[in-house]
Amino acid sequence: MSAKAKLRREMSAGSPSSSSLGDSLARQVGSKRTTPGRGHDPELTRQNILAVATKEFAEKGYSGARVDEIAARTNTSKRMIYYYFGDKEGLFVTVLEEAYRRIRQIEATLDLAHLEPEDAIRALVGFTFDYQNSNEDFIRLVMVENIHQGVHLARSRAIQDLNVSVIHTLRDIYDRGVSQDLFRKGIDEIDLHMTISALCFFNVSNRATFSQIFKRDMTAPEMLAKRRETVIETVIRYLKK
Amino acid sequence: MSAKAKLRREMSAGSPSSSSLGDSLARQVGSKRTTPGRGHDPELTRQNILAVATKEFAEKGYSGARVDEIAARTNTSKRMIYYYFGDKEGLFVTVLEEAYRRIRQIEATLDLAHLEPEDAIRALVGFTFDYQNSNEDFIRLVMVENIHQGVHLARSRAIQDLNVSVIHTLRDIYDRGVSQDLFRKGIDEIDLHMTISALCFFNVSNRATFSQIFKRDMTAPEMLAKRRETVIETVIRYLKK
DNA sequence: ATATTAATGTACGAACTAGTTAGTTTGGTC
DNA sequence: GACCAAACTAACTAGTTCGTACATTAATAT
Repeated sequence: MSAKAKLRREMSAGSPSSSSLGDSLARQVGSKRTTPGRGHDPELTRQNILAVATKEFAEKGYSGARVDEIAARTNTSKRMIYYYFGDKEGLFVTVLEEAYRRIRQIEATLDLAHLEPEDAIRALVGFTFDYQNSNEDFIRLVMVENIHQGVHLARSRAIQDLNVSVIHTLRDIYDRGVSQDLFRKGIDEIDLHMTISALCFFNVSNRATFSQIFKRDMTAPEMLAKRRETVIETVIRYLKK
Repeated sequence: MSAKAKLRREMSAGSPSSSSLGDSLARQVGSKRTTPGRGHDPELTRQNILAVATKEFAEKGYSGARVDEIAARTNTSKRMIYYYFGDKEGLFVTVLEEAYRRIRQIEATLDLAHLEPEDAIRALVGFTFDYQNSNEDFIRLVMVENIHQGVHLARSRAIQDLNVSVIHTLRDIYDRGVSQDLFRKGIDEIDLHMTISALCFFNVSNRATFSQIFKRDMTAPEMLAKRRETVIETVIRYLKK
């Protein structure tokens, strides 16, 4: 029996809410089966490949990632990677797309409109910090894409649309802050977004070199909490009158 | 005649101050010949390899860089890379070491002690911003090293020592600021350094994705000048009472 | 039942890639 | 001018890596 068949069996047999739900995405994706009872399950196969590929690309970069290695960790074969994604680049683009989609999707549910401007900023920055810190894969994929001059992102219309919404949210909060005479005038929202991104991103992206040079474990909870406060405080102080 | 021999000839013949000084480092390094008149010039060869390798690693990442490609762009042969640097990793470690050495060396000449605390911070942040923006290679090498979890940096005692001095400079300025009642108490200097680094680094490291998503040319002079001001202002506002 | 299409597995190959082998050139020394 | 060590080269090797040709199985429509 193939590994794929084994996975199928595990999913159809046993309790409906799988006990292995806590397992890594790479081993079993959370998506519901599109067509229960089918021997062939394209969506499951696709998701399984994507989950494994995300790990591999985030860990080793685009050039360092090996298609054979991804295939080996999959419940299916290398042939399926080429069947669904065309080539290594197509696979990477999809991985990147999905990663962006995930963060923007959660971000969209934040509902900051009902908060006071300062609290809204605190919430947004706090969320960004937390999300990026607990989703190192996303950060690393973005780093990898930047090393490659954004050539893959350029090929994906989808990603570009996704990201503009953040700016609208930010603009809304900022405008309210200005009209309440809390925030300074003349601040550009993209500039502000950049400041927030920079402060949150660096913490994860430069973990390795920074912690080695300054002997600090940047993943330690106390460290993280302190840094989180600093980042929020920095942004607030930049905005306030 | 070999390419190497050609280069030698170009350097020994002609005017003493070479007219090709403006050429890329990759084609001719600035170092003086250690042993004038020799057909073999080890230091020149070494520097030539390093200059080419710096470009290649910065451009394509560690795994994406090709030893053969580096060799081809060199005035010497692939064998010499292995002769002087052992292997690909040894070459990368040396490239990284040299890149860190360059920035810290210039940084050390800044002489901020005679400036008022606020001006000193402005000068330091301004310098960091300018240096990082005009030395994209350095930023990219650090990104590459972070993608690889800092394994190469770990092997280099030299780099780690180099970086501690920044913290002392920062501590000195900060302490003066606090005793003059200009800066808030209780700010950790490594935390402060991280904020400065984050704000300056991101501008270069995430250029590709950021500018593509938000349609901004982050290398445009006006853009750069504006961002520079924002970064300095952000740091100052974080420090001030 | 049967034809048709979608999904999948196996095995392989052409091109590439880090590193090496075996030898040559160069300038200085005795 | 014979000899030596450092600097250097061309060609090669062993292993890797992306991608594909070909065969097969499962699902769906008729």
